[in-house]
Amino acid sequence: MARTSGSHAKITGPKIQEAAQRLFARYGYAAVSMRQIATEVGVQVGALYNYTPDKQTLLVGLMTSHLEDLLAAWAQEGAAATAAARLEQFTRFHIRFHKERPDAVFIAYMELRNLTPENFETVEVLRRRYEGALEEILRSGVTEGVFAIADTKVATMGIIAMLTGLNTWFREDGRLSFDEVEDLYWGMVRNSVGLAG
Amino acid sequence: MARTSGSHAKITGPKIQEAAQRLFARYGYAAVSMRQIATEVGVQVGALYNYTPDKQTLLVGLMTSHLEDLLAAWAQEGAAATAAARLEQFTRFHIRFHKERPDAVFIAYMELRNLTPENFETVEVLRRRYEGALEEILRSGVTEGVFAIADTKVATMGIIAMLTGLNTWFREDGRLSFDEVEDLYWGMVRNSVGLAG
DNA sequence: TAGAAATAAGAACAATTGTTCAATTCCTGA
DNA sequence: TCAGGAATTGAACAATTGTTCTTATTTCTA
Repeated sequence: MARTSGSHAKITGPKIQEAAQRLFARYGYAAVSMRQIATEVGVQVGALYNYTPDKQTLLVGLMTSHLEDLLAAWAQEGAAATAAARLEQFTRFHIRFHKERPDAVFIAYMELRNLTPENFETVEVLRRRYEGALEEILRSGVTEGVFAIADTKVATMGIIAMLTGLNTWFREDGRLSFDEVEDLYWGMVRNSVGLAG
Repeated sequence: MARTSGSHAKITGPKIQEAAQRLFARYGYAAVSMRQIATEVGVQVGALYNYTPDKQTLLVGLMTSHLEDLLAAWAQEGAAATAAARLEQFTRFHIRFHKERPDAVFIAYMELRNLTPENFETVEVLRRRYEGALEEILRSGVTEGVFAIADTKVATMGIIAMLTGLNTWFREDGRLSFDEVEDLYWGMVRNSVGLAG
């Protein structure tokens, strides 16, 4: 029977994912060798292959689990009553969730080109599902007559790009606190859908 | 004396840059070998080193020339009279310029981590200069009293991220024409700074 | 047209790549 | 306590990496 406690596997497995995530984000998937990952974990190269069939699977695993975490976390937020409230909820949720996982976010956006077509499609389905959540909010706001949006699909892409872009420049020791920036971004999103302050 | 015409160098040099740009954008800097570039150009590996001291210089050259082109092209646009007009001008300029150079844009954003610290700083100076152009517009609009912006630096980053994000999803054969999308993006930018339609 | 410079070819270098595999160590359930 | 499977090691594989260098070919200038 498989060992269920005291085994190093319970420790090594997650350690490999964490090391791969950190290294892929810092240097890029193609630039990181399996030996670098092994060294980071404190293990020899061969041992990695008890946990992943190959390097590509390691990458796609990081991406899908990130996106699944994202969808699960959003699903757990109870839907607010009005479209305006849901948009604020989505904005703040998105910013906070992404801020906590810069490496995973970076990989999920930057390493798409290193995926096989099938793996790419798997990841894209998850991403589109998340985008769909925002678009649904925008559409309901238009229906309610509170949002002035010419095209909800385009607005979805614009808003998500704006929000995710925060990760590229925000620094904890910068001029503004994260809470201040969060408020500023919500203000921009609110404006962009024509919502009165 | 150096040959000034009839030389293959006049052809090979640009060809190397084009091949590198195309391949780096598609597969990533680290994933592309000098031999792949040479093959694309129709030349042997060794010949590349008559045009670049190393692979890294090839990369940083693509980035800086892209950003210098961007700054030069923006400088050539005559400044419109009002802040609102200049913001529209910037928005449409940015979208069009970036749409024409997807590979260069992709590289300039994705391969920053593969730069040495000095090269990184060189590139960042250029990028900040471009961001400064937008921020100046936003500040003058606040001064004129026509923009409602809480923080011009944050708004600058938000707007640029939104606009640049267009490159990740727009397809020529999609639901909307480029001109339509351009108008939609200008509408979102106009809203986001609190400008009346 | 000769000489010089520019350009290219093609082999060579040591280092590193992802992956495999037999041997070994370790731990657990009985 | 011991058998057996899980986990790991460490060496090995062929392929590929960026770069250098010598040699050969082109092409311009004088």
